[in-house]
Amino acid sequence: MAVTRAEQRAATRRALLAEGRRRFAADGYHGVVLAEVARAAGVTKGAAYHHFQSKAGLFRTVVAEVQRELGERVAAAADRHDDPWEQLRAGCRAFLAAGSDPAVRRILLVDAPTVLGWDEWRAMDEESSARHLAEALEDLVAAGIIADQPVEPLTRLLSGAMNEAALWLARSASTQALAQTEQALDLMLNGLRAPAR
Amino acid sequence: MAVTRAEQRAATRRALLAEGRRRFAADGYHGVVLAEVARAAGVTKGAAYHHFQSKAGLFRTVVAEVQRELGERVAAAADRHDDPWEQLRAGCRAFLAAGSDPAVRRILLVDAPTVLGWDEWRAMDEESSARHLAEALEDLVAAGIIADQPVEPLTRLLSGAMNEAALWLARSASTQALAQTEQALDLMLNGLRAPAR
DNA sequence: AACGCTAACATACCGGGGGTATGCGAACGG
DNA sequence: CCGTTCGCATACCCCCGGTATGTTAGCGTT
Repeated sequence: MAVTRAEQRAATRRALLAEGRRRFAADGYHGVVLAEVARAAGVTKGAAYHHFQSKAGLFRTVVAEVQRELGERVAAAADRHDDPWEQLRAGCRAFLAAGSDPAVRRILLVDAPTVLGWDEWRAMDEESSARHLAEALEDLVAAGIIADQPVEPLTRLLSGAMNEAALWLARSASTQALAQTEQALDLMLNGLRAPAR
Repeated sequence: MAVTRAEQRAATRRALLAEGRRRFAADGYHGVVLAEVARAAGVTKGAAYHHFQSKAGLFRTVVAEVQRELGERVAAAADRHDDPWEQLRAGCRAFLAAGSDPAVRRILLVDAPTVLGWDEWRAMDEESSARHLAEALEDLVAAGIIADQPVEPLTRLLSGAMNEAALWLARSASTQALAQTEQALDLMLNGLRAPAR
């Protein structure tokens, strides 16, 4: 049966990405050897360098993939609400819950900033989850629900808070930790509410 | 003139630490080659492996050093105030200001979690800046100034928020960014205040 | 339908750098 | 004063990322 080149290409690319994602999540970027990823994907190093230009290139693509999925999950959770305030809360909670995914933890939160460099990581983050957060905050400012202020510092503060909290929750044995964190986050968010007029 | 062994040992150790710190801050962990650090310190790789068991070992010691200094700076800033609430604010502001130090940024905030592993990084963080934060929060809970609640989730949220904000501030060209971040942080902190009784 | 061309890999090789095993001289203790 | 040990230097290994080159099979062209 004739396998077209395009099909073959897509197949190996998918296999490399899937295997890379698994290993990056499990062993961390520097714990992964590229040749083994290729071998597990049924090809050799040459194929990996043909599709992605370097080990970091493969990692970058995996990061983009995971980030896109995370952004969609967060957006979907927010969209289940109509009230903009509840949208913000739902998005934040979805992000915290996403921390239970090892791929998100290890790849996005731990390795990505140092492997890709903080600047590139931030630029990519901006296009997915952080953008949703910034938009939600701007909606709330426009609606007069939170005080008029630049949203960028707020975005960074909240983004960092949730990144760290997600990592912590992943290690926490306590069953109440998630609920407690959500409560604490609610308190902090409430501080942003504009004083009643 | 007789140079005792203890003196010699201490001198090389200091030289390696100083040079390592410079390079780790400038080039990042993986951009640093251990042999060059040793050469710049006037010794060879052998000396480095004699004092620290590995490249990561040297890095770990540098991390501990930088973290201790940071903890002291934060504590000193807090101690200039009597009111516990102002102590918390001062500590947070000192931490944000510390982000202007490249050593803190690159070594502590970017590389340390992935090089040492998130668990070990967190354990070390716990012993310096995070501990001060947790203690300040517990004081505020005990004084009834913020609502009674577990302080650990709060600590992680705030710690993460300030880590990320410090990194962002370092890249921000805006002169107002620091002031805006401090304002936003104040809002979030105010959300924690216990409702007036 | 034969043929050159190129895409999609495989194979072979290089070099840098972390780690280690061993050597050696100079302080130290008895 | 002499053996011992400490504080390194030297020489070496080898893993792994990267590259240069070879090879086969699909594809458009006449």
